[in-house]
Amino acid sequence: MVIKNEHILDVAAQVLARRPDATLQTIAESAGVSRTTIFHRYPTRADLIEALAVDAVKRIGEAMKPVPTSVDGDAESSILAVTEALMPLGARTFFLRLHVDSPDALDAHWVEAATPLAVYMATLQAHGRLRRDQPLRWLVASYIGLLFAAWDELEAGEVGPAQAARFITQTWLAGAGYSR
Amino acid sequence: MVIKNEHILDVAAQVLARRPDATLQTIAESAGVSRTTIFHRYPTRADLIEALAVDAVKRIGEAMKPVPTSVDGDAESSILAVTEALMPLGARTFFLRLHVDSPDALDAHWVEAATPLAVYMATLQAHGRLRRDQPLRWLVASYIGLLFAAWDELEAGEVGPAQAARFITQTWLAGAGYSR
DNA sequence: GGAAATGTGAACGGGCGTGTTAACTTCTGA
DNA sequence: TCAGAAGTTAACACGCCCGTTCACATTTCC
Repeated sequence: MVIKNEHILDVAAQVLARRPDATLQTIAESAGVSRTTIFHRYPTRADLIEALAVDAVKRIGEAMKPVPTSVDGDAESSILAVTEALMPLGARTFFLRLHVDSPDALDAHWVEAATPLAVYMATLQAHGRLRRDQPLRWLVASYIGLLFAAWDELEAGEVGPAQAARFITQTWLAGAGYSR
Repeated sequence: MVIKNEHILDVAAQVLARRPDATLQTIAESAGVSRTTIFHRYPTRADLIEALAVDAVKRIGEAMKPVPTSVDGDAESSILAVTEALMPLGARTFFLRLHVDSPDALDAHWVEAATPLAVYMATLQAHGRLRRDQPLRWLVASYIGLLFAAWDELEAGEVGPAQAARFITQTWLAGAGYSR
């Protein structure tokens, strides 16, 4: 049976998000694959990690598609759409947070991936539709913080993805002083 | 020179928060201490981790002191006071998040430590001063999420502790629909 | 059906962190 | 001042994970 890289990365992200020091053996078993097979695809542990990081950034980037470029329209539904797209990416991003070597590199990844959202928020703020007594940086950071919180709840099975996305959107918009 | 356990735990938390797989050697060096000394205090790595976990929970518990027990008075200043007390505990708590073995155990720790705050929030909500279309659990989770976000910013040197605490308080209160 | 690609299982060497011990030095306090 | 506590340096064994290889099975595709 042919094994997809996608599947390996999927499982690896899952496992590594929970246990950053998980063994390659463990990852292989979780993926129902031989350790040697992983070795064939990713000769070194670092290679696997890097592939995961790249993949995570790519997926986050894709999830950013619903972000509007103009301030016209309903911010509420836009933010909700992005958030829903981000919900399935919990494990990938937890992993990103934990495994990218230097904090700088991590920041670089996130910044790159989250730029569209940050730009949109900046525009909203510039139009006076988000509070101005907090820096843009915090508006973005708080959104990400809420994301992580929701992912925790999701993993704990306390909420479903749709509900989690709603909570994030509601809390963040109100917290950021959104006005239409 | 006599070396305080406190100092070792402090540095260990700092180092382990950044790099969960940091070597005992590294921790010892960072603390300006011999690896053997650490061994004398904490015979096993797990012992050190546990000590750190216990310590973190204790500190968080102490930081909860400003939490009111009644709904009278100004929630804004109460929450702000708690948040300010929590700000110096970033490393200890990041560590807690990353190192406690089972997620259940981690939850147990947090739940134990954060109970006073959760109880207070429940009271506010019961009095209709926080939004009721979100479960208490999310109100607590979102606060913690904002904490982590602020800690990140703090570590990045983007804000000072006082300002960070203000941001959290503002964002969370508004997000949770606080009304006086 | 058979060749080529893909996956598996077993095995091994090497590196590295941990746990542990012992002998030596420095600090502390009576 | 002196005894004992506290800390250090050095060393060793053990275990474990990783990188690597290779022979064998299985799937894929012509």
